[in-house]
Amino acid sequence: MNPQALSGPRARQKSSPAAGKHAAELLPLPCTGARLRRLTRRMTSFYEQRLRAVGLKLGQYSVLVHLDREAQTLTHLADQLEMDRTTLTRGLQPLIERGWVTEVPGSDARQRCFVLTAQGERFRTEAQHHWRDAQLALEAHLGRDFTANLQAQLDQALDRLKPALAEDN
Amino acid sequence: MNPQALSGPRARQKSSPAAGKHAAELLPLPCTGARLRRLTRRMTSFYEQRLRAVGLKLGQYSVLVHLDREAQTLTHLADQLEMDRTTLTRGLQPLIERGWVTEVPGSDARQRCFVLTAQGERFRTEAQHHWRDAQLALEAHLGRDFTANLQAQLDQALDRLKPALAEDN
DNA sequence: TTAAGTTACGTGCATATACACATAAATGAG
DNA sequence: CTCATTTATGTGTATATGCACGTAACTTAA
Repeated sequence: MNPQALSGPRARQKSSPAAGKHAAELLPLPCTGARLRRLTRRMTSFYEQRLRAVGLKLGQYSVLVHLDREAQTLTHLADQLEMDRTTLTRGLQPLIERGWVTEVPGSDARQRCFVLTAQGERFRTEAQHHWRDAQLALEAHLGRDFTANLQAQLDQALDRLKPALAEDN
Repeated sequence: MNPQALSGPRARQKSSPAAGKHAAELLPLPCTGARLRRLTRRMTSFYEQRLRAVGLKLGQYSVLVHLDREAQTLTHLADQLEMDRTTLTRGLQPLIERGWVTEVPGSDARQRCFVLTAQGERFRTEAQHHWRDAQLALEAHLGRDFTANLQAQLDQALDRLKPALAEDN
């Protein structure tokens, strides 16, 4: 029950009596970014527990949902998903290997265009059911209102943070 | 100005006139997890633009801040940071290589204990200044109240999501 | 048409993330 | 003391993330 019962370099208990007042402002986590990342780890884990039934990572599911039977450019897809182009390049690989996505020729020889295969379309539908279960479970767990609020906050933050990226480029 | 002016497999404009009503409920992003991940990407980028001056990734900074001159077990550190043990194992490597962290022997031959070196302590202080700039810039960008609210939301979500992990194990 | 500039992409690298296995050390029951 | 169990950690594998570079294809000005 006490996995931290060490003897040597002790398992740090922030036990020093007086410590905690002055240090408070320099202590670990008032970092918004770190907390966000921490929550992302947990939340991702939450979803992936449910998506494991269909062998999907949350990121793969997101990509799948942004695809359909109409060809889309790599860059365009990356823009939609607001993720790095090179991340997507690699992220598409497993989806292609499993036969859910195919590359089709584009008019411009430079671009790579992707579409959902018939099989991919069927699979996506199946995956969506699992995703939905996960989403509902999350809402049940956090509370419906809470989730809606969180969503709104995230969207607003996303919106306000958008200009910061284009600012210095 | 129009990077999506493609001719072949067109650049998807969600242009189909009638489409968008019925599909609304199955469309892309009402996924809380996906939005969270998206925001994390942007936010991380925001911080790392400022931390680049000291050559730190946000994750490395987080680890650094959780270390000090008292030895800590790998598992204990991972618990504090609420991250996977194996992720931390690898994440500590660069910090050790740069001389900011050292491994010290523990009473238990199984465990690996880590401490900040003198150099690491000085560096951490320097890094904290840059982190602080980033945090203040973020608050300025999002708004102070907004950031505080977001923090609170994240903390609450973190808290409510905690039991979900221990539930089925 | 040709040279310069722009665009769409790939690859190498370093880190982040976590699951499944495998192992050595410590502990506890007999 | 010995064996079964528990604990602390490492490694392999797969994916995620994004920066710096490098290249081929398209566009445009001359």
